[in-house]
Amino acid sequence: MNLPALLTEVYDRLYAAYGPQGWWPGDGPFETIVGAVLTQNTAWTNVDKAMTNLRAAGCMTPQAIRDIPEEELALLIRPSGYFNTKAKKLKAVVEHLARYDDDLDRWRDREAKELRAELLSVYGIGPETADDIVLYVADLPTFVMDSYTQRIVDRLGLTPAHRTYDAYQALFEANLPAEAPLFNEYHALLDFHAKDVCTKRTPHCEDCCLLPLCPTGKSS
DNA sequence: GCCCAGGTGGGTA
DNA sequence: TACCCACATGGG
Repeated sequence: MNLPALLTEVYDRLYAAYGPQGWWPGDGPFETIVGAVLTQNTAWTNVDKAMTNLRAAGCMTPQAIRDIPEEELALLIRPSGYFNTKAKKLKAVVEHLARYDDDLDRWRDREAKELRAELLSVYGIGPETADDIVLYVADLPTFVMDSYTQRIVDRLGLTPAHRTYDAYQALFEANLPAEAPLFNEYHALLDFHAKDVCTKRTPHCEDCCLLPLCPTGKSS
C-alpha cells in the first residue's frame, strides 16, 4: 500500500472506531492560544485549573495578561507547572498579538507556513505550539505532531530517516490533502488512540483497530 | 515514592 | 546538527 492510501486507511479506521473528537474549537481563539502554551509537557487536567484561575481573575484577554505583573500571572497559572517559564511565555505571546490589535481573525487569510514561521520567532512558541495555533486558531492546514502521534508513526513502521519534528510532520503533509478539518480531526484521533486507548499499560491491545496495519504485529 | 503529562529555550561539542 | 538539561505541578 502506498503512503497516501495507508495514511487514509489509518484515518478511516480511527474515525470508524472513535468518531469525531472535536478538539479545541470551543473556547475561543485566545483561550486556545493560552491552552496551547500552558499544556506544554503538562497534563490537560492541570491546564484546566490554571485556565479557571485566569478566567476567575478576569485575565483571559490579551490586554489583561499584558497588564498583570508577571509574578501575579505566574501565581494564577501555578497548577499548570513550569509557572515562571510559562508566565514569561504568555507575556511574550500577548506582546506579539498586539501587532494585530488582538484581532486573531486576521490570521485566517494567511499562508499556513508563513504564519507558522512568524509564530516560531516568538519566545515560548516552538513547533508544536505554533502548529496548534495555526491549525486550531487560524484554521489553516498544518499537521500537529506530538509525542503520541510520533509513537504511532513509529509503530506503523513509518519512522522518517531523520527523527525530527519536521520530518514526522512532512510524512502527513506530503501524503494527505492540505485541509484544516482533516488535519484537525486526524491529529485528535491519533492522540486519543495513543493516550486513551493504547496506553503504556496495554501497549499492544489485541483488538487495536490499527493492528492490521502495523508491520511488527504490535499495535500502537 | 515514582512516573509521566498534547514542549521549549539555552548551553555545549 | 545533535544531544543534554532546567523548568514544576498534580494525578494515577
